[in-house]
Amino acid sequence: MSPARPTDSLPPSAAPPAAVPIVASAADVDEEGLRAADGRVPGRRGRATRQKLLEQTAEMVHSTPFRDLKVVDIARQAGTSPATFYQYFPDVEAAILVLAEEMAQQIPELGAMVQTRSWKGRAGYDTAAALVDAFMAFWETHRAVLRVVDLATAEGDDRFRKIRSQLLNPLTRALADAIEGQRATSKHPDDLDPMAAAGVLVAMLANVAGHRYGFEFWGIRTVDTTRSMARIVHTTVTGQRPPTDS
Amino acid sequence: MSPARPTDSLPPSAAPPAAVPIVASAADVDEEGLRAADGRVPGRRGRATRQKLLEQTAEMVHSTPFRDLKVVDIARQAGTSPATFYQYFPDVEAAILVLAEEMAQQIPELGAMVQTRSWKGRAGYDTAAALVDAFMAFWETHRAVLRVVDLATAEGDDRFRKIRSQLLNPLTRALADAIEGQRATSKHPDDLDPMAAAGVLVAMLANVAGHRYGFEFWGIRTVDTTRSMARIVHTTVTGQRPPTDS
DNA sequence: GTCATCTACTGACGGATCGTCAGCAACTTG
DNA sequence: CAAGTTGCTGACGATCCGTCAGTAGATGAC
Repeated sequence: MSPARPTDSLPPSAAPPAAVPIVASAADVDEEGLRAADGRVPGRRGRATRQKLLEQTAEMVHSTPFRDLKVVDIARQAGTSPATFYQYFPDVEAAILVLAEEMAQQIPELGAMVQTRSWKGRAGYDTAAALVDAFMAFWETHRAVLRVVDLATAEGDDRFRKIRSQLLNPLTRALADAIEGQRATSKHPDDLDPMAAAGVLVAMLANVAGHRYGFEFWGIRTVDTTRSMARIVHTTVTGQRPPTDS
Repeated sequence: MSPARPTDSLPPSAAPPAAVPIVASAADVDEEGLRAADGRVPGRRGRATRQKLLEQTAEMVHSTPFRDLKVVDIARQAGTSPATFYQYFPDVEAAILVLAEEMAQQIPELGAMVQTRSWKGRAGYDTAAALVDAFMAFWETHRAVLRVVDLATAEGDDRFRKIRSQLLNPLTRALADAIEGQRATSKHPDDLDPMAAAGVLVAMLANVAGHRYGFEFWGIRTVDTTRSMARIVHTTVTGQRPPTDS
């Protein structure tokens, strides 16, 4: 490990290469843009290289087990060198983190679906089913990155734990709101905690989506799985039994 | 993912409630005992050393992030050398795998609970609640090893994927049987697939148990979480709303 | 065009970890 | 105690990581 560095604000870049103060600011993203490892602001060419590296990472994360992702491979495949990679990202995780952040921005749509759509009667079940489908589709689209998120979170990487929260929380809160909103019209037990119920639902969705292929391996059809989840979501949110014919 | 598998469609569990025999035929376990890396059969002293190594692994897996578990540390801490470790285990995972297998033998109790207890009326809810509690307790007791199992499975390690199945399958099948058994007395929809529903329930239990700490971090009480899950389990198995007062 | 001064890139290296193997130590047996 | 078997480990080659000094490329002034 490197010794602790004095966190110093970057002086104008006019210093000779003799004593280069390496300032690794909290994130590598500045107010207005990003910084390379040496603190300089990348220009056109630099950003193009960074982007190329990102795309290559995105591609290789699909085809390679996470633990086998080597910086060397990504860099070489992108037509550059490992040292260049480290110019823009402290490690492979950091690159994937950027991909995860881009992905996270698409999540609120799911929450909106929960808030916008009706939860009454038959339409309520349709909402539940649509949510489950959308969730599964989302997970499928981003499965490579999401697997790394799960993995890194389980390994205790706080950067990914944070992203995971950003991902799942909007949906959890939306569901909790929906449940709370049903307190009036439906008869939920008094001791029901909406956030707990919502969290459980999201945990279910996330784990099933993540192990989708495990289910299929056991001969369980995805249709049946999603239908089961839709019913559970519907019942948990509304407190009503789902319509029987569907 | 994996190439298309011959999906031998699981016959709708008309199978008898036969107990699942746990055949723990791992690679390094012979018909009569174990073999060291060089093929020799360990004697008294050798097995003692192996055991010591195992215990040390079990201890360190609790205190150290999985990825930071070094063979050197385990070996030195156990008062021996890295080379000796490799005499008995091909890698750290292999040692943990043994721990996981020991753990897996305790699981059928949960399945038995599902099969033995009543699912009718109030007692049915109690069964669900007891199952959830037992599951959470099990996960808590073995959380260190289970986290590695989840982790290694996510990383694509087949040895652990297998163990994970051995762990979750008995319970899933037991739940599926219970659901199937309710077809007569209760009014489940015709298109309900018991295995799918059971799989969803187990996925929910596993993920919530695994992220228990995360729930608490968000201020969600474990009591509320378990109650939510108990209700979901009860409703999914019986098709009935749970008793309101509880 | 050439020089000055940036930015961008990389070969090469020190450090760390992994898993192996030849050989020494300890124990058992006759 | 000599021979044979089992158990242990120091030392080593191989591999991967992240850094840094220094080269190459771009840009702009004159």
